[in-house]
Amino acid sequence: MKDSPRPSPADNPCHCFALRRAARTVSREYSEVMGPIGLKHTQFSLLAILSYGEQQSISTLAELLGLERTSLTRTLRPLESQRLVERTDEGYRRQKMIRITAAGMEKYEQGLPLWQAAQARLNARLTGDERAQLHALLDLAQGV
Amino acid sequence: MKDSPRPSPADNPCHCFALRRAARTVSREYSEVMGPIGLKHTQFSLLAILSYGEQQSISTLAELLGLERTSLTRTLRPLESQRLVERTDEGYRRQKMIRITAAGMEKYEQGLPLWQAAQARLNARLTGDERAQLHALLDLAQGV
DNA sequence: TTTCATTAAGTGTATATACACTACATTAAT
DNA sequence: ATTAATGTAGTGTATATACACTTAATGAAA
Repeated sequence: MKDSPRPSPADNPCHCFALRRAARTVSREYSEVMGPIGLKHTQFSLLAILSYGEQQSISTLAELLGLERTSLTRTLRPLESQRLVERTDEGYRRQKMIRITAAGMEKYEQGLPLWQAAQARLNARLTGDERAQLHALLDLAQGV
Repeated sequence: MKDSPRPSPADNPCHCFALRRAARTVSREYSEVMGPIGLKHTQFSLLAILSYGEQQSISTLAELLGLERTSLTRTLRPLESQRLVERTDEGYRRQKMIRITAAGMEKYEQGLPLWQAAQARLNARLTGDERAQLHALLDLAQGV
């Protein structure tokens, strides 16, 4: 139970480092819980967004995820080879639309209780107010 | 300026996703500012920790960074080939100690003003109180 | 209609990160 | 002494992520 490291003067800790560190640590916890279903948390997030039913263009999805578009292209690959999502050419101009498949939907529903377990573990460490504050501050930090 | 996406019920947004998203978005901003010096933010953080002067074992460093030990092994590689850090075998048992080199120290000092510029950009979006809250909440989320 | 600007998306290459497994040195137990 | 347990660290393999650059389709301007 030691202090968080501060690779910067203690009165001006690096926001980038703190965010990355927290993301890493928390991600490992979610991974651990969600391991059994064979979905990475990133992949699960993607299915979650798509589970609302609307197909999305790559660019739109990337913006929703706060991800570089070119990164998303690659993140989609494992999901496509498992046939959890599929793409169509129905969009505007060169747009490729991504939609979840029936198998993807099923996988998502299998993952949901595991996600809830991981989420519950974090919820146990933060009050409702703290959780709301955290999310609000994360948005602020991103300039949203 | 749209709402942050919520790949989960709106009243229980995924902490893992929110943290990863924020880390990605903010990291890109730091990268952009720190690009000129040819150091990734991760590498800069490592130099920053080591700049305090004490050599650290791989395991200790990994814990300080909230990073898997095996990941750190690889993160160190580019820094070693650039001779910004070096390792010795002086430790206990099989421990390998990592220390910053003179070149690494110089690089770190070159990077400092760039880091400050990136940090200032974020500081402009958050009051002092909000910054302190953010860091405290990130620690809580990690169970620190 | 030819050219140009705009909008989408993909590739090449590199770092970041994790997990399961392996290798090895040291110490403790027998 | 030999063996077993423990503490370190590295490898194999896979996904995550970014940036610079390239490709292609569409629509507008000349």
